[in-house]
Amino acid sequence: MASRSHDTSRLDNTLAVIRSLRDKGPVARVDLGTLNGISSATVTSISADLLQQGLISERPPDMPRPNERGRPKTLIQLAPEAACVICIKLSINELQLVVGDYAGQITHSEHHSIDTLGLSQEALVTLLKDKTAAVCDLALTRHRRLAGICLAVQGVVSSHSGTLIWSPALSFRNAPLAALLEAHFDCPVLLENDANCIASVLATQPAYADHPNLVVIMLGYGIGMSVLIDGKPFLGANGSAAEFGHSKYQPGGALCACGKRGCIEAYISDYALYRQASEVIELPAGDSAHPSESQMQALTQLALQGQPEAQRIFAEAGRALGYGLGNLLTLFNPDLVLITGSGVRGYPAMHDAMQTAIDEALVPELVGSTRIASCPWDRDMTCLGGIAMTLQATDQQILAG
Amino acid sequence: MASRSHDTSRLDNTLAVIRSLRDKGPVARVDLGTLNGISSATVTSISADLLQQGLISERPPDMPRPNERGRPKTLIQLAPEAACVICIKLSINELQLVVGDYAGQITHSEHHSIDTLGLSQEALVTLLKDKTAAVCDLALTRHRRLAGICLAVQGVVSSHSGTLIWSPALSFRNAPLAALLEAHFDCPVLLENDANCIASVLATQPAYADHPNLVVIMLGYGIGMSVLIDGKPFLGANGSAAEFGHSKYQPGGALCACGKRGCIEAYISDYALYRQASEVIELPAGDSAHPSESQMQALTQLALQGQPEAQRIFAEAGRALGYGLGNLLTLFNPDLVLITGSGVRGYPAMHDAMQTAIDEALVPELVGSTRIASCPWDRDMTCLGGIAMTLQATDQQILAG
DNA sequence: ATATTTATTTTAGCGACTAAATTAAATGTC
DNA sequence: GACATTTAATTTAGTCGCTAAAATAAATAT
Repeated sequence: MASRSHDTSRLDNTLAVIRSLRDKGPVARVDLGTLNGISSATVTSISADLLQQGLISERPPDMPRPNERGRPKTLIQLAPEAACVICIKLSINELQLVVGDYAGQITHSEHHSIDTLGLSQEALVTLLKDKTAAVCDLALTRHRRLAGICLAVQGVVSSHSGTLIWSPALSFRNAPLAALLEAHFDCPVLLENDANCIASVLATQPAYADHPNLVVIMLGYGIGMSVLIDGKPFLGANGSAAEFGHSKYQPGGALCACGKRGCIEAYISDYALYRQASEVIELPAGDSAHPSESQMQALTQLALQGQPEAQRIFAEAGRALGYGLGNLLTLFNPDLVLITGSGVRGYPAMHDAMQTAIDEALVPELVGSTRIASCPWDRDMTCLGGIAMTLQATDQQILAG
Repeated sequence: MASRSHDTSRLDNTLAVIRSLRDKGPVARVDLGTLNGISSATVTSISADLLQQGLISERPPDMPRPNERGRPKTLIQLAPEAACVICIKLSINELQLVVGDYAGQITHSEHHSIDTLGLSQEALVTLLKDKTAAVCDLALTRHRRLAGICLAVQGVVSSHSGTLIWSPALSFRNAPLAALLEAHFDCPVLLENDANCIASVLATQPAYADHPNLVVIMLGYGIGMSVLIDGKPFLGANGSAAEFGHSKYQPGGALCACGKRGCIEAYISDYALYRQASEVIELPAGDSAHPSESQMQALTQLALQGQPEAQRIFAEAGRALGYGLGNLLTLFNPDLVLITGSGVRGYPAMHDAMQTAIDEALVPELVGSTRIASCPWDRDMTCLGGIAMTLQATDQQILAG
């Protein structure tokens, strides 16, 4: 209801400049002006402030002179050392810690194998504190300050309250992890869903930049989803992300890790595929309830190479996926659906059945113009997104000094 | 990407003042200041402009003097005659035309019985033009200008493009109705989904004002839905509203009016209930594919009074509704779901089965704190919402003169 | 050496806001 | 009934942030 009390355009424009620099790398003042719809006089004024604060630096353009007349551009760029953020990615049996600089680039990354399901809440918090403190010490030798920490987890989180509601990687629920970490580090701690992190990265990529309403589906051990509306993650009432994996495919159907029956996840997640396959095919030994990357690789290979039982299982998964996407298109009507995650390796074996299921479920008028595509998977993407979100969230504080 | 090029706060604040006056009725300048977070000096300046344009008027407070000291407030109010909008509600076999004044109040309303399904696109457009022109002549005797026209229809519309994609009231599809009407009236024409209109009204009601993420489900001949995110209707990529009624309950299930099988609408809409009931119960004669209000009243009475077959049918509808709501909660996670529409009369007979279905489908953690409630139905509500949306959309033009 | 081109900075001025001072219009008090 | 008090609305003075235009800077072209 209440609009802002006075002109906030200086702050808005300053943040816009910082974000342009982060997205595009070094840019000249004129270009920052046209990019953000402000005069270059204003950019001069803003960049003078930022230079004085040590948040940006000037540098000559890369190319010596590509044959153009006129005064050469002076590029300005974010000073990487001005701040850093730490992103902690928590997934099943693995912890990844990454340091990002003020420009959003990864400057350090480490992986730890952890029995996440065996941890109590206290043990997890202690572990996170210790690992983070060590990384923080390292990071502060190269950066002026720690701007924020992002905990990116698979599962359902309430970002507003910083509470982890449920994660397949953990055996406890409803943990106020952000507050517990904030108590030990003198900076904001964000708790984010991993799919939202990835979606935030994809949305900035030029290939998808013209699709402001974007849905990202992550296939893997669980099924993640993120919905971006006008480029911003859609969070429900309590700040928890939309949970595509637990929308229903078959009332009373297959058992899901969440305890209910018929969830889409119970048909297309790694554990669901492996569970079905291990009943009918000879597969590498291992914990079939938590199949490893190599176990899944083996199974996927069979399906892609035409093993009939495996093909059938992946086709059924494709049907469930298509059915769920049908509901998703009906309800959200996005421009683009991107399917990614480690499970995207099996997507070719699901594709045809998926498309058939969508065609069965929807009249063409309702499908609208939504494009469905897959997208290769990179294990650092989550942390890149977490870094981007954390910087975005803390830019104003960094600016304030 | 591009932020505004310079300070737009005067326009923003002026619009905020106008909207406050429309929402709250006459308000004093001081109160407009605190309400919108601006100084009263600014309100003085803004209201002087508006007075000069004849968009507002001053008046002494209602109560002569309730025993307070100090200079009495001078209330300012929107001048009803400053402009008007026309809202045309198109539903199955009925056309309603309503005139709203600049303050958002209904000043004229008329209903016409029309065989909507028998109309060609040309016939409909001619009809709309004629009826609207007549109402417009009347309205312009009392208002300085026609600010806009809103066509509120049941069905799927693309608001951005002003195209009607599909409506149960019409036998043709993909009609650019907004453009066709705009060609004959010298004002903007909005095409809106009826559920979005209603949701916009409900969202401003004090009882629901603290639920910015609101889902409204309309039960009736068809099933409508509107999702408000931060108080604004969520439109998908092409501007068409989310279609709850055509999300799926049973793959390959009952036949829906859209031509596909298993849609929720095929279980809980008026025609679905009546179709099932007429097979097993003796019911008033009539077109069972398009049951009238009185036919539905009769059927609903049976269910509410305990007739076993009717009860069973409504309970099954409740199950389908609950199942659909489960997916909705999983995906949108709203603060509040309001169930309304003419079909809400049968809600008590659906409620228990609905609740059971939700409990079966969702783990409590995922349900979050969403409240589900029903809400009495008023046939003028759609037009009130259409008027409000049209005024909101045209306020800036009215201001420009 | 000078003209041209393009980038950046400086200057001058404008629009919009706020805080504080002033004016307006009541009620209370003695 | 005169004067103090209270609250509302307006006026005044001053600040902030932006832009357009002018000035300056730094290159290439002739």
